[in-house]
Amino acid sequence: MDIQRPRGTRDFLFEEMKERREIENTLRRVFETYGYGEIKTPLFEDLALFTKKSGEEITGQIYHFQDKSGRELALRPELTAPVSRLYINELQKSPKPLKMYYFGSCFRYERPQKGRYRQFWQMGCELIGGKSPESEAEIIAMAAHSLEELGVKDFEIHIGNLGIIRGILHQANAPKIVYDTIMAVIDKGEVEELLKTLNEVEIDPKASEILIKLVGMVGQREIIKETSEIIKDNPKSVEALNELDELLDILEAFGFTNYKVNLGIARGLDYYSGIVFEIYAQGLGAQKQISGGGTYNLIEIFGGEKVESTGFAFGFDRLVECVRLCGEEKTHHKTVDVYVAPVSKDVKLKAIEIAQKFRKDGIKTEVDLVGRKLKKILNQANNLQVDYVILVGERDLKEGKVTVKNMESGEQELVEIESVTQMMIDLLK
RNA sequence: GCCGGGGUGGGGUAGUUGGUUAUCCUACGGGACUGUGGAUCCCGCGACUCGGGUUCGAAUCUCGGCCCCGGCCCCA
Repeated sequence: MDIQRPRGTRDFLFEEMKERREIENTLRRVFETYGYGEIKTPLFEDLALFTKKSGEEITGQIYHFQDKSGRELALRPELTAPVSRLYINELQKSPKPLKMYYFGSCFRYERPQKGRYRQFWQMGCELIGGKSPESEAEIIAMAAHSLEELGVKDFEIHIGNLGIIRGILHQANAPKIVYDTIMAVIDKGEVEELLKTLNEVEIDPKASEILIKLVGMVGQREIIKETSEIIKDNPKSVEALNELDELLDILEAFGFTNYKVNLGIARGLDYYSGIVFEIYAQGLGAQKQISGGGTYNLIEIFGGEKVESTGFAFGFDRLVECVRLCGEEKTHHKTVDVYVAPVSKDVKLKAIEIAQKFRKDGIKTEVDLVGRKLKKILNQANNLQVDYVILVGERDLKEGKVTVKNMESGEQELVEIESVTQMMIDLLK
C-alpha cells in the first residue's frame, strides 16, 4: 500500500518550517506594533457563510460536506468571511476601531499550479469600524512595512478606488447586469475585451469612453490630476478620487511613497465600498499577486449592523516564495548546541543526567539514544554542526569530571561536573 | 474543466531503435577502528508511479488512471 499526499497539499520539513515560522513571527511582530491582536476561527464553517459572501457558484471551488447530522459545512476558502462572522458573534459592541489579525490555512478545490495549492495559508489584518483614509492608509502601510521587514525588495503596491468607476456607471444608469459584466471585465484587465463588451451593452458612449481611459490609468501620483479632468462632470467619481488623493497624502506621512495608482483594479463583488489595493511581486510566475485588500461592507451582508471594515491578507505561501527569492543564501541552522556523548554503555545514565541539567538551563542538547560507539557519536555531532561535545567517561568521572570538546577547534578540557553547566551557558552566550 | 512537459532506490541520475542479474553519485546502517569527528576502504540497504494492451520478452512501445511541473479558465 502506498498512500500519497492528497493532491495540491504539501509536507513541510524542518528547514522549511523554520523559515515559515520566522516569516510568521516577523509579520506578527509588525502587526502587533500597530496594535492588532490575534484571533483564530474554526477551520470549517457553515457553508452558507461563504455562499452568502460570494454566491452559490463558489461551492464548485470549495471543499464542502455534510456532517453526521446533515449540517452543510465547508472548509474555509478564505478568512475575511469567518472574521466578519466572529465579529458579529462576539464583538459587535466593542469599541472601534477594532484591530485584529489572523493566520491560518484555507482550502480550495482548484487546479494546483505554481503558488496555488489546495491547502494554503493566509495571514492578514482587519480593521473594523472607524472607516477613514487614515485607517485605510494604515492598513496599506502595514502591508508594505511587513514586506520591508522581510527583506522583500521587488514589489509594487497598486492602489485604486472603486468609487471612481462606480460613479461613472451609476451616472450612465447602467443596469445591474451590465454593471456586473463590466466590473468583471475590468477586473481581468483586458482592454480589448472591455472595448468589445462596451460595444455590446447599451451604455452612454461618453461613459464608455471615460471607462476606457480610466482603466488604463496606472502610474505615479500625477495621474490623479489627469483623471480629475476626465471625470470632472461626475460628482461621485470626483469625491472618490479626492478620497484617494487624501489617502495618498496620509500614506506618505506613514513613510511609504513607492506605490502606484491603478484605477483599473476592480472587484466583481459589490460589498467593496472604497479603496482597493493589490501587491505584486516578481518571479512568481502567473501567481504574482501576494496580497490584496480593501474596504468593504461585509458585516452587513451577514446580518450585522452596518460597519465598514478595511483589511488585507497575504498569500502566505507566495510570500514565503518571495522571501526565498530575495533572501541571501540560507544557512544550514544547527538544531542543538551541545551533544552529550557517553563513552561507553556503563555511563549512559550519567550522560542523560548531564543532558537534562543542560536542558533545564535552556541549552539545546542532544544525547545519544541508540548506544552508538563514540566514533559514531562524534560523527553525528559533526553532522549536526554541534558546537560542543561533552564526553562522559569512567576515567574522568572517577575524578568527578567530564571532557568538554570544542568541535570547531578540536580542543578539549577536563571540567568538574558541578561547573560544566555554567561553563556551557557562558560559552554559548 | 482545458493545453503542454514529466514520473527509475530517501535525494540526484544512467539506461528508453524492446532482449540476461537496471548504472553511477549521494544519503542511510554496519565494519576496518574497545576513550575521540570530518578522510579512506569494505560490506549492507534500497527503485523502474499504478493498471490494462501489444509481444516469446516491456523501465523502454501503446491506452487509461494517479501524482508533479508550467500555462489557460477561475481567483472570494
